[in-house]
Amino acid sequence: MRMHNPPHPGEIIKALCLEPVGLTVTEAAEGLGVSRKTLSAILNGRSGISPEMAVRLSIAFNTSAESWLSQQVQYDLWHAEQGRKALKVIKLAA
Amino acid sequence: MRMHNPPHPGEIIKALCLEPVGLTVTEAAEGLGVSRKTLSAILNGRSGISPEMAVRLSIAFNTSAESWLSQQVQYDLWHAEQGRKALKVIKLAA
DNA sequence: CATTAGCGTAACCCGAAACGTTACGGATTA
DNA sequence: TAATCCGTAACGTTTCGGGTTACGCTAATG
Repeated sequence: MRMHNPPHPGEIIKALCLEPVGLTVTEAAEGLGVSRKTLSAILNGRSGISPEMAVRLSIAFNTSAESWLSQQVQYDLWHAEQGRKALKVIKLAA
Repeated sequence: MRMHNPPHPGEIIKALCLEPVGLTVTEAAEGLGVSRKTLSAILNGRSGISPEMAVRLSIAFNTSAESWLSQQVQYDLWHAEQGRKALKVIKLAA
């Protein structure tokens, strides 16, 4: 289990995609083809990156959709691991 | 973009976890702590692997939760890429 | 042959999450 | 002051994971 709470991908988007280019949340949302609210929720960690959003990011910023989704997986998984002990699961294999 | 439709992770679960040990769907579902329907849906590609389910799999089969979720990401992403051209996205960076 | 176990899945309910629109208040800037 | 930009609350829609119940099919077994 990873030790530290990984940052939500929204922070990375803000730091790596918006700020360097001086993009406004409103401008970026329009470019991505989503509402300002949707992008704002992601940037502030209140929504995750959906597969479709990952593709949008890959087009707009010429990046890898997989890398965005992978970061989201790390984030989701870390939180799921926090509840590991609460799950009633029986070991079925060595 | 990946060329071929990646298999849904359920096929891998069936082939790598259930069949080698001779586990029935019912037994595996009980061990995982989910309903038979839920596991059946995953095995037959009608549901994805949620973060929580990935943790359950990692406990029951002593595997990596991350690997299960990564496979799910590959699968989801491939399907999301299929609709890439339908997205109205403007390039915001080189 | 009749019974049982295992399986897929349809019908129905619930809750969570992504996304949209509208609208408000606060902060910053022209 | 007026115009932007932003976060976010409130509302609705859609999708999806998950549970329960129940049905029909198939294969194995008494």
